[in-house]
Parts: sequence; structure tokens; C-alpha cells
Amino acid sequence: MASKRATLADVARLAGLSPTTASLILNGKPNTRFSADAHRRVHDAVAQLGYRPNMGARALRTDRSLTIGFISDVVATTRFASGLIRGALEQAQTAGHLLLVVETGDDVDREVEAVGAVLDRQVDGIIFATMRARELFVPPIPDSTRVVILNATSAQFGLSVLPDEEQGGRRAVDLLVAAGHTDDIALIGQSDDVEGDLFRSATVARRVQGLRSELADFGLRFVAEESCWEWEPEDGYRLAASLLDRRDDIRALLCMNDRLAFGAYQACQERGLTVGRDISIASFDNDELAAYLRPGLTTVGLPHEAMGRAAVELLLSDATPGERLIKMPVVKRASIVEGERRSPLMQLASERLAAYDSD
Amino acid sequence: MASKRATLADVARLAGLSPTTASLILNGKPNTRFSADAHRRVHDAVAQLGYRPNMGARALRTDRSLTIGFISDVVATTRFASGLIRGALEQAQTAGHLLLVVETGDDVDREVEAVGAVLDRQVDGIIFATMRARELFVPPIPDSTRVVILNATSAQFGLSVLPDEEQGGRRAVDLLVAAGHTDDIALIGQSDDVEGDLFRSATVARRVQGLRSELADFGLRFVAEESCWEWEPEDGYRLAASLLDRRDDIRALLCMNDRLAFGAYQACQERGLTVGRDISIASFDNDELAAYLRPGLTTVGLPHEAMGRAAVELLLSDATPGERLIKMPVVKRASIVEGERRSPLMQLASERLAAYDSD
DNA sequence: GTCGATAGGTAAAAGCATTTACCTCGATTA
DNA sequence: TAATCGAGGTAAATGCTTTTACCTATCGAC
Repeated sequence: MASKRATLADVARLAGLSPTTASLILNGKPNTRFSADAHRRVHDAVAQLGYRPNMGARALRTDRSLTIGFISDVVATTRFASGLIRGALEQAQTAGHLLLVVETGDDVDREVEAVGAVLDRQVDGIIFATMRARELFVPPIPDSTRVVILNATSAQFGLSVLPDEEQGGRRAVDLLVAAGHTDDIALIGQSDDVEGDLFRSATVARRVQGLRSELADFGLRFVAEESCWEWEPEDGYRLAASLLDRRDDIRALLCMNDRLAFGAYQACQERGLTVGRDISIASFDNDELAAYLRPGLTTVGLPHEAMGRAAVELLLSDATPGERLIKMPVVKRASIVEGERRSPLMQLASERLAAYDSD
Repeated sequence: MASKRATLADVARLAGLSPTTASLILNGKPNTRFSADAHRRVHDAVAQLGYRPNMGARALRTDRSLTIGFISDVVATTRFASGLIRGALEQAQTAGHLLLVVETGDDVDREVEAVGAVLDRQVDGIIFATMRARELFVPPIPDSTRVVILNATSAQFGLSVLPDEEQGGRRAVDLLVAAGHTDDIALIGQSDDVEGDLFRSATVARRVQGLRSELADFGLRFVAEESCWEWEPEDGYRLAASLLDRRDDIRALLCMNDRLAFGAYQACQERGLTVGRDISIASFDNDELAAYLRPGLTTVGLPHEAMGRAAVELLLSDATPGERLIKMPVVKRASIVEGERRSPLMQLASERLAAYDSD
């Protein structure tokens, strides 16, 4: 396969036609009438030569490269969100596009450079993915280039894709209430710190709001709240341990993420409490971890893949500015102890869950 | 920023020179003599217009796109190996290249398609990354396109990047022997199944060989071996549990990966054995999990980022065919109980570890 | 016989950067 | 004085595809 790549001119020559004709036929232009024979000859020539158009040359004329720039701060290659890029890759592929991936490490200079670099390569659009909520500084981008913000909002660019955290938060509460928990639920991890909004995902605030709204709908509230800045296993361990040592009326732990929950598991185990039998734990993210734990962790997942797909879909559509909220899946495993008594509240929570699932 | 992108012709016009001159100056061609004034005018014009060359047009002439195709079966976006792509991205960036990422899901058709797609976009080279050891079917690629195989070998393409599993295996043994283990070490996970070589990473065989060779160097052997097909936490749990229930002379578990080790932790805990005090556990991968566990898991890591970097580096170099083995880092945490007695064997193992680390 | 359609095409420009093969002008050399 | 040389450039071709603006032959109608 060392021989040079065939060009459109080669195809035309072999078909005994002009490049114009070959191009028009191959691109299926309407309002052109070429003989059936010409069609056949062109297609035969293409097959015989294994011709594939040179996208660089094509992009030069058409300004469309069938390529999308995927610029992320740090999200693309991190366990936490490789799903984002996988979803984007998948959707791009079905749309005949390829992804040019760049990681900026949240450095503004590299961000500007990244935009320049993908623009130099004539991308049809740019997806900015981020874990940080800071108002995305986005370098100048020509109006003709479509932009979608993934996992953040931006005043500057209208189109963004986010998990539907408010609904997700509500469902987490439903899970516990449907199992019979009312006045024994503690919240672990919520940080009311002002800075929280700056660096934590833009959407955590909505998650918490969903949590509280749903509880309020039921006339309930958290009986304890332990907040912390980092959300690592050791934090979960520390918070849960201190909580359980301090009071004995807690029978459900709602953790802000799975890593906190992992730490909480250890704290419970050490205290002789079996998760899923003596105490309930629910959390967020559906980290890989959640499936490893025993019993399996019930969690409201971050729909990374769906978000990635939606971003590409939105980019390639002519959708108008706005937020696209992606449904968070509720993943039931075995970390919640199911109460047998059926109270009206439990009934209501169950119904809300069912309605959400079947939506 | 809605105005059209400036072209080289615009720059030339503004500088009062010809496009030829502008091009020659900007590309710093040797053996051309232009006045200092011409240089200045061109650079001023570039700055003023914010000119950036159109890489598509450039690639058309030069056949160099400063873009690399990164084609993976499934590895690119998986927790297990996002490091590969991160390393590649990083190295590509420092070399002024961008990565066009495609995932094929290990499907031959999609693989062929992927190669076509990146070739259409004039990539300067292709990196094939894979988790599967099957002889990579690689579609026809023009000789002029450089290819590097990442995490696998290929008879067809000479250049490949692999973790140095043999040395890694030896170091794992050193860790245990240096801590005083001799006749109390069990191996968990090794599958002698013939099919193992077909689907498991190409290099696991070398890992096992390193393990056995190092033990043999010390005149030792595993006192038990539990093998299984999958390497998930539940397998580790099952194997460790059965082993510990069957015999009581085991004081060290060498697990083929961290997930197995995670399961083994649970089995030990259930039996009242404290890891790092009553029993030692060592394993491979340095999964994120390894840092979460308590005590932290001592493990020999897969050097994903370094491998990714090496792949790009190799691709852009003029290196000759061959395997490039990347050193596996030994990550010491707290899962190995340190013996106090210093035997000659312990001394020797320590020395080997030290030599490796300082290399 | 001539006019007009229409079927079936094609020549050439455009899009942008690179590169080869010149060209001009003044100074130097023989 | 004529030939040469170097400094400082430039015109035009090239790479490949798309697209606009034609072109030619034939057939039917009048």
C-alpha cells in the first residue's frame, strides 16, 4: 500500500469524465442530471482506486472539516469523567465526525492556545468540558464556530449541557423516604462554604437544593449535617465516624458522593453496623467504586456518557441557546435497608421514583 | 471577532510584500536573504492581523498536519488507562501536535473505518492503543505513515511501547521478601489458562515470569496459587477467603491486580486479620482504588502516562523498530508488614529494590 | 430550416500556503 | 566596458476539492 493516495482527478480520468462530474456525482448534488452510466463509471473508479476524499482540501473549499474540537480543563482523561469523552466520541462517530482532543489543565494560556490550535485545523465546532465552575474564560471564537459548554454554564455562550441535579437530588431523598426513613437521615459532605460555588461543580448547589426541596415536600428535614471541603474517602470516614459516635438516632446517611460513602462504609463497619441492614447509605455519582462495595452502593449517577453524546448532538444541530439538562439515573443496589411498613409518605416517595424511572 | 480569518495574502499585503516573501520569512527558511526591515514588517502584520496559518492548506502542500491519530480499542476512555491518553496528549502538546482520538470498541470494521478517517485528515502518524493482546489486525496504512503500537506488540509494525512487566514482577517479589516473607506467600489471580494469552494484556505472561524468576533467584516459590479468569474484587474475595479458610500458614498475598487485592482486603478483615499487621498484601496496577484502601495498598504501578508520552515521542522520532519498555513504579503504602529481623535474603531483596528505584 | 429546450457534460476559478524558478538592480571584477 | 555576482525579492505552479458559469449536441416544435 505504498502507492500514492488516489485523488479525485485519478477517479475522473479512470472514469473518462471530468473532475467536476466526479465531484458532483459523488456528492450527490441535486439538480444535476448525469447518465446512469456516468454514475456507474465514477463509482466503479472509486471502488477500484480505493479513493477517499482529502478532507483538508475539502475543508479548504467548504469550511467544513467534519472534525470537532473537544477542549477540557482536566476532565477528559480523568476517571471521573472519561464518560464525557466516551459519549462524545460515540455520538461524533455516528455523525461522521472526529474529535480533536486537547487538555488545558485549567490554565488560561493553554486554553487560548488550545482554541487557536483547533481553529487552525478548521474544526466545525468546539466543546468546552470542565469540572470547575469558575466562569469559563473563553478566548475569542469566530461567530461562525458553534460552541457547547459541557458540565458548566457560561454567560458568553448559550449552549450548555448539565446533569439535572435538582431532580437527581430529589430522587436521592425519595430513595430513603420510600424505604421508610424520616427523622433519621443525616447529610454528609454538603459544604455551605461560599467558595464552594467557585470551585466545585457548578451544579452542586442545585443538587442540594433538590435534596432540601424534596424533603420539604414531605415535611421533613435532615436531622444532622456534616459538611467538609474535600470529598475523599477519608473525609467520609471521619464525618461518619464522628456522627455515629455522637448520636445513635441516625439510620440513614446521604453522602454527596460515592467516595464519601466509601469512607462511611468503613466507619459503619468498624462500629458493627452492617450497611443495608442496620443503616442505609445513598449517594451520588455512580462511581466505579459503587459497584465494588459490598453491599453494592445505591447511588444517583452522573450521566456522563449521555452528556457527552448530548454535547455533540447539540453542537451539530441548530438548537437555540439554553441549558440542556440530562437525567441522572438512579442506580439501586443494596445499601438501603427496606422498611416493610407502608406509610403514606413511603407510598408517595415510591410513586415519585417510579414516575421518574418510567419517564 | 466575526471578521474573516486573515490569510497569508492579507499579511503580505499589509506588509507591502509578496506572499512568497511572507511565507519564507515566517517559516524561517535558511538560505534566503531578506532585509531586517522585511522581517519586521511581516511580523508586525502578523501580530496586527492575528494571522494564523490554515493547517489544512498547509497540509495540502506539505503533507504534514501536526496531527496524530490515536486509535484505541476501548482503552482511551476507560479508568484503567485514561493515563495513556493523558500522557499522549501531554507529549503531543509539547511537540506542537494535536490528537485525533477514535475508539473502535475492538470491532475490526470500525478499526478499518477509524484508520481511514484519520488518514483522510492527513495525520502524521497513528498510535494504536489496546488492552487486548490479540494480534492486532491493522488495516493497510501507507508506508509513509508512522505507526506505534501502545500496550501491545505487533508483528506487522515494529514500534511498540509496553510496561516492563518482567522487572515489575520481580520488584513485587522483592517487596515481600525484603519484608521477611519467604515460605508464606500465595499468588492470587494468575491464570495458566491457554486462552489467557489471547485476551489478557499481552504482557501478563511476562509479569508472571518476572515473579517466578525473582523467587527462583532467592531459592523460593509460592506456597499456594489460586487462579481465576476474571480479576474483579469478588474474585479476589472468593479466592482469598477460600485460601485463608483452608490453611493458616499464609502471611502474604500477591495479587495480580488491585481489584483482586480489594476483595482480598475484605476477606482478611472478615477473618479478623489486619492487613499490614497480620498479613501482607501486594499487587499490581496502582489503581485509584489502591490509595483509598486502608491501609494503603502497596502496589507496582502501570506507568500509563509515561507510556502515552513515550508513544508520541517515538512516533515523532526516527527511532528504529523495537520494543520500548517503560519502567513500572513501585508504590509503597502500608499493606506490607515489615519484619524486623534482617536476614541475608531480606538484605538482598532490599538492595534490588533500592537499585531499581534509583535507576 | 430555425428556435428553444434539455440532457449531459466541462473549463476554470476559488480556497490558502508552500516552493521552484526566475527577475531586477546596483556593485564588483577583469 | 562588459561580464558577474549578490542582495532582495516575486510570479506562478502546486496540492485537492468544490462550485460557478458556461458549452455542445440532439430533438421537437413551428
